[in-house]
Amino acid sequence: MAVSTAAFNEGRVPQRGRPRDASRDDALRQAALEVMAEVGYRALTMDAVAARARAGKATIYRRWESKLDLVIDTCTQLATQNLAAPDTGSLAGDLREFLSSFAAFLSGPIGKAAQALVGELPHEPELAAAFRETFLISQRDVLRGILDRAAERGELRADAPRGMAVEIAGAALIYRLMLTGDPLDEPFVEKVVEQVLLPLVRVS
Amino acid sequence: MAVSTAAFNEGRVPQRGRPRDASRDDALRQAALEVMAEVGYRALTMDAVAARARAGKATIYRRWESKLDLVIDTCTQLATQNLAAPDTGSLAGDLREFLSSFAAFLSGPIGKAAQALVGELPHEPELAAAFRETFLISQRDVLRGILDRAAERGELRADAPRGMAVEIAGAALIYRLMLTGDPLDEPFVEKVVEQVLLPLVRVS
Amino acid sequence: MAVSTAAFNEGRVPQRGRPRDASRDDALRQAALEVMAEVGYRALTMDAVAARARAGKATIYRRWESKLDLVIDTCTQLATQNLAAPDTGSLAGDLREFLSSFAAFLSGPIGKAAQALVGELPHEPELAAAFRETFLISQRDVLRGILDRAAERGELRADAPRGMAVEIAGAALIYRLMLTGDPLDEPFVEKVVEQVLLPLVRVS
Amino acid sequence: MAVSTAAFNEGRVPQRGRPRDASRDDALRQAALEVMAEVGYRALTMDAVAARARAGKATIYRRWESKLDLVIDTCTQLATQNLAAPDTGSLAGDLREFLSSFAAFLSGPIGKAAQALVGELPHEPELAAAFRETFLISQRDVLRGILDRAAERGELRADAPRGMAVEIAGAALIYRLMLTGDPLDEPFVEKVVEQVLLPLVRVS
DNA sequence: CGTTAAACGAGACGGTACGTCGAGTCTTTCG
DNA sequence: CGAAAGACTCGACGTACCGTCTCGTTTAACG
Repeated sequence: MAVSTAAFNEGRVPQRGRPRDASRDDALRQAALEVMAEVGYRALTMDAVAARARAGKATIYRRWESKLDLVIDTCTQLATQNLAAPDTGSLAGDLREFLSSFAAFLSGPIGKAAQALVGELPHEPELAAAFRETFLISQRDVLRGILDRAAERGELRADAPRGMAVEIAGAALIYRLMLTGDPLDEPFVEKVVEQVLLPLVRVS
Repeated sequence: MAVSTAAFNEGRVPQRGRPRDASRDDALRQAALEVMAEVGYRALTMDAVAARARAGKATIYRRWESKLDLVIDTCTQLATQNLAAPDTGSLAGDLREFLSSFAAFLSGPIGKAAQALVGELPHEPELAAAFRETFLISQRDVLRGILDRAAERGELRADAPRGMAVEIAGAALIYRLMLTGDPLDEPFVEKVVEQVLLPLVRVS
Repeated sequence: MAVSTAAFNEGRVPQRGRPRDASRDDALRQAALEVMAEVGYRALTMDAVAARARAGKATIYRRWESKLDLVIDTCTQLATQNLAAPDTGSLAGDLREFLSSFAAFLSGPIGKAAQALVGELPHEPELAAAFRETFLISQRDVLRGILDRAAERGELRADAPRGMAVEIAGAALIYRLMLTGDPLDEPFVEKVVEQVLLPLVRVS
Repeated sequence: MAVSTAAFNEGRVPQRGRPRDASRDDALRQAALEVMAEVGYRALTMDAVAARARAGKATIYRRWESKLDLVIDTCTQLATQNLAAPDTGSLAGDLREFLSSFAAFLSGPIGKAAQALVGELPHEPELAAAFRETFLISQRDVLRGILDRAAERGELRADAPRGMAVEIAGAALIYRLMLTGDPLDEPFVEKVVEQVLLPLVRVS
């Protein structure tokens, strides 16, 4: 399986020949992201990505196995840098801060790219796994942590359906992003937190 | 713009020449649905659809402008027959019944097809409009009706966020279907109704 | 086998329903000839012929089996009216007159049409037979008659190779028409008669 | 304009990218010749040629602009290797030898291919030029050379119509080949030489 | 510091599907 | 029933993109 340069170089101490140019990875990912943002996943062609990065197609295929692989990696790369766990000291504050930053993140090109991938999930198990790991699990874990810390502080009811709350939080954002197309703005996040999430789990 | 036979014939009173064979529409839609269920949207080819329906490709392109157009119409055709408004006499009953049938509907081939289309929405405004009309608005209206009737019966709090409840109901199902891949089964529907929707809007 | 109207009506005494409109034959042949002269045989389409004659394609196929059949018939129709045997009283005069009129005939649209058909002869036995009957045999017979009458008048050598003379006469014209593209004008005909044909067969 | 590899590579000293595989030219020409011999020009499809040569269609279109272009080039390639000027020391011998070998050449697949092209000449000036250069001029020049050498040896009459003799020689063969379909055998060549060409130009 | 081997840009390669068009057939309405 | 209209199946067209391959060139690490 092809892998991008960072993983490729790992543990390859005595390399002979010209080493891979790590800067091509970024150029290609950048090109892929731009093309995807412009024309979508389906209309993205490897030739277009190669041309935009002034690279040969072989240079792409040396690093990624397929269009899908390239796109996944491109998104993942960006996604994993954007999910910091907030700590404002209160459940409401943590939720607002995290969902706001997640909403902003999804509203950018990554969100569009993610949407473009959704249609491929049922027929691409590897993609599905990577996608869920990147876009779902990590976000879910942060939310779960927020709730757990709130529970320690005594902010949650004993029988609060934490799993459901996490799922609903993600669903609300994704649904807007991908299905209705309505904006993921501050008022919406506020309403989700106030009207749905807090009543769902909070004491009294 | 190409249109399928029903719309094409409308208002064409004294048609000259051989009329379009309306039965070809169904055969082609059926073939498209089968192929899509087997190989997914991306791998669906017009040649495959034509061959399965024993039709010429021109016959397809006479009715639909593109693969996307064909798939949209195929899904819409089936979708619009499946969203009956229940009336059990209670909010909980209505929600359970409707969400159960909607979940069953989405778990079939239509759900897969719908998912395949999501990735195309941002770059296909016409598709987006048709998709939302078919999959979102009609479902939203039924849910809205359920809540309104519950309100008349006095089952809802005065300040119940009905719009948000409707959105969350749809989001919960779609999120599972398309993103997490978890099953849309009865227990899940039950939990959504009991833990999320009813607390959100019901009195006391 | 489809046949054009004249042959079709023959022996159809008590015909039922609307009789075939014989004028459509001519209109279609005329259209075919025009289209062929404009774009050649290969680029001639049945739709174009039908459109030019303001006829339906079925009307064509009711009379001719195929594009080839239509074109053959069109040419034959015109060809059979143009090969009158001359009688000037002398071999030289007869040859000049006949070859001149044949050259003029070939220089018109029929010549172009005939050329268009040549490429089809090896793979279309029926066409080949019809073509030879129309364009070769009838012309050959007239030439043969001219030589025979000259022989009766004592203008030919006893051992004159009449068959070869006939073949050379046709070949000379056809070769120019179809291969070299040089003009089939009076000086050329004159040279063929004076320099080739007369020396070949004439006494002294 | 697309051109086959030899012409393409000429003057492309510092070629970028993978060079064209010249052996594909031959494979494709061979395939084209075979298909043409089997089914004729009209029924020859690019798909069939590509399949037989195990090539992609793009590989064909990269080298030749069209079916016609491919066929012309295929024939030209073969034609230019087959017209050696004989030198038996006598006019009769030279004529017999050359016309025999030319007749044999035309009786093979090239003759069929040439015939297939004749119908296209009026509407394809480039083809016409190439065709005449290959099939007419070169053959005409050889014949002209034979006559000129015979003249130097004093075998020709002073006023012998050499141009006409050359034309008649070509016409006699082509006419049989393409129009009458009669065989181009030795007896025929012999008769053309003895009965027509020699009397036309030889002394006494 | 020259050799060497892999990475690089470029683009040809065998394939597959595209959307269009023409051939010949079939099915309507109208006369 | 004939004729015009045009939808039908079938199959070839020429193009575009896929993922692979071969070129000539570049670039480090090795010797």
